[in-house]
Amino acid sequence: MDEQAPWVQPQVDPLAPRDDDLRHAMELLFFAYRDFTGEADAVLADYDMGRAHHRAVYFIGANTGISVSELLAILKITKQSLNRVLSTLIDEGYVVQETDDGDRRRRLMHLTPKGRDLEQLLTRRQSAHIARAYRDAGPDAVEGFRRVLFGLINEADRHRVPPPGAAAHG
Amino acid sequence: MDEQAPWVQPQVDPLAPRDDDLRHAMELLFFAYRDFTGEADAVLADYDMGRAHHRAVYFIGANTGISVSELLAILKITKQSLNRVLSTLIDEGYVVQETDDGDRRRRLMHLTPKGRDLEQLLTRRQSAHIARAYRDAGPDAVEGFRRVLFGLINEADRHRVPPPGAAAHG
DNA sequence: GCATATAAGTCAATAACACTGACTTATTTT
DNA sequence: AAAATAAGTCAGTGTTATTGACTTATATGC
Repeated sequence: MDEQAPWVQPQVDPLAPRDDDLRHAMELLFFAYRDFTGEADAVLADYDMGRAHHRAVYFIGANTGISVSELLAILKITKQSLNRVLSTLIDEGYVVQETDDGDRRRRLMHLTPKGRDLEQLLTRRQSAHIARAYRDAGPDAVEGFRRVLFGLINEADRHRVPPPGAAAHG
Repeated sequence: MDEQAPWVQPQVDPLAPRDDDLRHAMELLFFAYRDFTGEADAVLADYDMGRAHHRAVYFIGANTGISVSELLAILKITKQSLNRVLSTLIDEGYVVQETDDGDRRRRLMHLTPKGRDLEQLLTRRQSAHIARAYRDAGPDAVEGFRRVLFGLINEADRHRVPPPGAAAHG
């Protein structure tokens, strides 16, 4: 990371990000995501669960009444991959499914109180992790962080998060 | 994501990030990282490789002469997990190891021209992805993005990336 | 020189998480 | 009635990761 590779050519367009700026971004993303996700791992291990369980519990909690296919669209995994995780969560009483009145093919899911407790337990460490980074960086940096991350999300999925500027931060 | 859960209590400290701001951050990280890493997957499949190969090739390319244990410290995986990936990369001529003159226990690694080509092929899509987000967000947002992500990295590993403010962006 | 520590590599067994493809059932839509 | 959709299931597979034990080579401290 300390080396400046001698073959890196300067970009023609002076407004375009430089090659090493982009590499810097990739490394930041890698290390930050690695350490962010690592926060919940110890708790998950106590429950004999993995990150897939956490993601499912999180997004069911954040989208009460979500259907199976909507959850699949968020996680971008296959039905089979989700099913193993979801079966466990339902069997152990973290998640319940109820048939949709309007369309009886659909199974709408929500967390039980037990599931809510687990979700909060898992999220607490990650919240503290992010809150510290937010405080250290300051509100203007937070807005920039949001803008760039929003731009990294595929356009088809940007509707799933609030657009930059919409979130209150004061 | 559209719901405001009625039980969310306002924070006592008005400077502390709000609970839903922190959830927003987690979702941004999840979606952005998911789509960022997804960029290289199609290329990797053509080479019968996975993300672990990409990570190894990337960090060997970015740290020419890195030792095995240094690479393990960056990736935070076990020696066994790395070994399978590394063996493939060495067997197929993407990476070479050379004994360190100063300490003959150490095996210093670097990419071959073939490895450099692969690394650039994999990185190209991700670079374009990030460059677009950087351009859309603007230079001030980029600086904020860097500051927050830097703060998300465990303190023990922050020396692996340039600190905020050190990177040129103009 | 000898004991200890370190760097790397290897073996065996296991698990989490993901995949493909095919198929069934129930329900809704056309 | 036919087609489409939502959910669930089955069998088989692959990548990435784990733990624990072990070997080999080399370096370092005393």
